[in-house]
Amino acid sequence: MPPKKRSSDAGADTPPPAKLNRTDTDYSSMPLANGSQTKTGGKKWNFKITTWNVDGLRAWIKKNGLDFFTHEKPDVICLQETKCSEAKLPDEIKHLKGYSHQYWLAAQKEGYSGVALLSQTKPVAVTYGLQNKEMDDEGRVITAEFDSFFVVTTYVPNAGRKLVTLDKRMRWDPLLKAHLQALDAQKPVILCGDLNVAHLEIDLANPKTNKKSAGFTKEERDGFSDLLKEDFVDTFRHFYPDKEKCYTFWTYMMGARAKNVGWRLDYFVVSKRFVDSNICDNAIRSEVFGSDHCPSTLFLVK
Amino acid sequence: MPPKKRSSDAGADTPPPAKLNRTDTDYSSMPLANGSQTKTGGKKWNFKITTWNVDGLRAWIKKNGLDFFTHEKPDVICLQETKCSEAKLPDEIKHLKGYSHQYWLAAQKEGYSGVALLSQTKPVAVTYGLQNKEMDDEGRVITAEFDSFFVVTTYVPNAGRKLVTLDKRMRWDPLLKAHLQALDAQKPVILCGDLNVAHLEIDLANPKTNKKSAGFTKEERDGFSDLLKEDFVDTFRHFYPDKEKCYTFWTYMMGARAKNVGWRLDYFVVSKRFVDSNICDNAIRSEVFGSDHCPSTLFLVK
DNA sequence: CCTAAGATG
DNA sequence: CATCGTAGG
Repeated sequence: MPPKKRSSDAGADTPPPAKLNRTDTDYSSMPLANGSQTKTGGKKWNFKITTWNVDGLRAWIKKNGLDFFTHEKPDVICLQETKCSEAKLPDEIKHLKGYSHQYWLAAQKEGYSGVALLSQTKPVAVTYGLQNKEMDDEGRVITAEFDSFFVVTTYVPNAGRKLVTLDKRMRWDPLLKAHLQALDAQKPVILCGDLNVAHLEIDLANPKTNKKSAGFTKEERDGFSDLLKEDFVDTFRHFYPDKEKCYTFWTYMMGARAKNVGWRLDYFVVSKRFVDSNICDNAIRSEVFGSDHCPSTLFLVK
Repeated sequence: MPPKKRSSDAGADTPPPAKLNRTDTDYSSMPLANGSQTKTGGKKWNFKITTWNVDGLRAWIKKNGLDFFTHEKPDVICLQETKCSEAKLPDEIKHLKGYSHQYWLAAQKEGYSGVALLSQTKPVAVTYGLQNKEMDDEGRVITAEFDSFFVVTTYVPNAGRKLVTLDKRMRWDPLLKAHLQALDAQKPVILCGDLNVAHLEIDLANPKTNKKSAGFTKEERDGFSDLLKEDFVDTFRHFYPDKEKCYTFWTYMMGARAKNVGWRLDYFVVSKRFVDSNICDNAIRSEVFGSDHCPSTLFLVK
């Protein structure tokens, strides 16, 4: 065995390591219920949908992520990366006041992926997945039908470090598009969730250095462009076409969030015909902590 | 895919889960430097050795485990289950004031086992392991030679859940005994560490229900009896032959420590001829938190 | 119940 | 730099 030996001289204590992950959302000074971009012929919003990639529902609850909803009070909550099978859901969310209609979809693999949709009112119908063998083991899509629209929430497959799963992602994009188009033939569609792509250079802090990074490859960006090309609109960019430095994700590494070195990965994508008539605004809640993503809320006339 | 659906009625929040693992050692009201059992012909102790299974050195440091040593001030510190390769040692311990002579032995397997010996004075010589191929990959033995005795610190292999590694443990016991006897032929020996056995019924809270549990099988107990049969003495039991409810380990589960449902697994075992002449006392520091084991200190005349 | 590493992001 | 499941205890 090697003589793993060391000697060192006496010295002083070192300070404790800094806690870098903020969990101290200040709701007291935050104006949450605006929806000021009302452009729906004078009609005011009467329905809100929030999407949030929680990066582990149990940890996010411990960081008081649920408090956001008592301030925002959305009609529908969509969550991604819950990483929690239904049996392990904390009581706090199972009994979340006002959201008695809850729909959960977990991956087969424990602690991986997973999405949820919580609603104040009961949807007309709820379905799960894309009817695709490969993708539907991974808990990535819930579709809820309401009277005048569908809400689809999704956690799109990450292309992975060194793009090891970019091929899978390229198989995913047309499957999701086909699903949305089939729904759109019936009623307007509101897609929301972590689409795992920053669409244009304006949608991430460092476009130049990330052209080969998961979330900003040409393939992924083109996939998103393809979705928007025909019948769908990225609502945030619709309302704020030139607004810079608006992100929904910041890696936990290197203090990225404090420096706003982020990516816009979380979207509402809505049927074009529904946008002008019924969508009022889309607010990115970048001041809200609890995950490496922040929530985003859509304001609409139902 | 299965329709993993659930609905629940609205309800109230639940309180946060209780923190069960105490880390709040109160040194201000603790008499640490006693050694009152002096039975060495009137000579007072002038040397202290502390042994402590830290159950993960990095977590234990974060729980202020090192503070104990600024109160106890032992001449030699022996640690077990460091679970830390030398490259990852925190600066706080590398630069621990007064302990400039440090000897570390890690397992090949990251985060597993590992022992250390820290000394205020430089030992005459230090060796590692038992010169046994099977055991010496696991970072379980350091031997330090001082002028008038050897200090051997060890983390004895656990027999495992359902005794899956009892066979390995049965191969271990004679190897350690042979090592100690070889040293004892040269100088008195002080063995300390987590011997992973409760010797007699008095040495654990629930002897009746643990006869088939790792740490209290007949095989393990006999192995320890065999060591004590000839040349070695369990110092704590030597000084306190009938003292009950004295333990050094409590499982983190089921609030065992608060109820003192423990085991005496950590020992000083000393050459018989040295005990009467030079060993003054052995104090179990059961009030000290930071691990699922507590420290134990030997008082002696060097 | 707790630690640490490994996979994943 | 976080999340989680796992092995190990």
